[in-house]
Amino acid sequence: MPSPGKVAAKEKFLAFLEGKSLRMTAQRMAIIDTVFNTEEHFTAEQLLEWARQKDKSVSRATVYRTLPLLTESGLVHEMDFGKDYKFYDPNYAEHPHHNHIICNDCEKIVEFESEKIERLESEISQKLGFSVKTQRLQITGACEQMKKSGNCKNRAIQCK
Amino acid sequence: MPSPGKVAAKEKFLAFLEGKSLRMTAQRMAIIDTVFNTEEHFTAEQLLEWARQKDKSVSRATVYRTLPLLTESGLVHEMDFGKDYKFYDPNYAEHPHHNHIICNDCEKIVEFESEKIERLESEISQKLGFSVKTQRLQITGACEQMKKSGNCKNRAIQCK
DNA sequence: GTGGGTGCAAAGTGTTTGCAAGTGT
DNA sequence: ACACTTGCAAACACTTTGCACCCAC
Repeated sequence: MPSPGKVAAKEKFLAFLEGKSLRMTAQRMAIIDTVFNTEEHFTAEQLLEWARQKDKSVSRATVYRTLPLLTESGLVHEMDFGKDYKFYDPNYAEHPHHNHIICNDCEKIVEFESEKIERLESEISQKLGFSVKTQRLQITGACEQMKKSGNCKNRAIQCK
Repeated sequence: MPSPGKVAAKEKFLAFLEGKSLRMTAQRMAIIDTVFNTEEHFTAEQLLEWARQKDKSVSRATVYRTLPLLTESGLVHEMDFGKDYKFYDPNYAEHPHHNHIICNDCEKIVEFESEKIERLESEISQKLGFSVKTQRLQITGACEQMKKSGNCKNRAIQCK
């Protein structure tokens, strides 16, 4: 049961495809349905696995060819935490200003928003003559709660 | 002519090797000399090239086997900006609290320090239940000045 | 002498791509 | 029909590793 935001995001993406005169195929639909039906962050490999549950004919190549379309549309956010693979965030359209912390042990990704940090980043970048494109706050260490419970209640806490 | 800080860093690294009962070889010395004689950030490939100017027998494998020792010692900092390759920062011992911003166009890396951001990061991480070991903020963007002049005068500006 | 170190080339890993066959519009 | 899409497998780029030889201690 996708949230209203997800349904809207999916619609936007279909419009994006249409605008580029790209076709709707069974494989693409399986991938898109998957992406806009989850709140979770995922990797290319996970997306492949999930999409294949909907349509066994989905190939790894198609997943990799569809991901750039998703990020180009602005509805999915690509994240690189210095691991071997990239993560993708399907919540970007709904919360475009959030940051991420990834736990080195369990690889859980926690979202948070901080106006202060964002303001400071912009300020400093401007002083340095940069226009910011991406930012990554990387925390290494352990998430106590996740270690104990396997789940973090503070997920997506707001830190203004 | 290495700065006093670099000379000290090299000494520390030699002590680090000694402490682990690791040997000093001509190849390692060439690599170490290179690393602690530059202020610049570099990639594995660049380090190989530079080290080979000192000792032609240095192989790519040895560079890749030495880099983990350098980062493990805490004297060199590994950075991943989402490019295909990693960057290494030899200035970490002298300025352990700095962040980086990299230009997507020219790949120049600028260092900056910000107590405020660091404080906010600690605060937020704690709220999220993380026990922080290290934290780093990595920003990518476009550098207007570098685009125009090929050089950024604001390099290493202080932003308290 | 011996255990760590080295170069080489092959293997790994996540991602991209050439190609021939398939398919939405 | 035509151009876009697909799956497959080979190609890629960076990094790691197995192995036989080498050398610092």
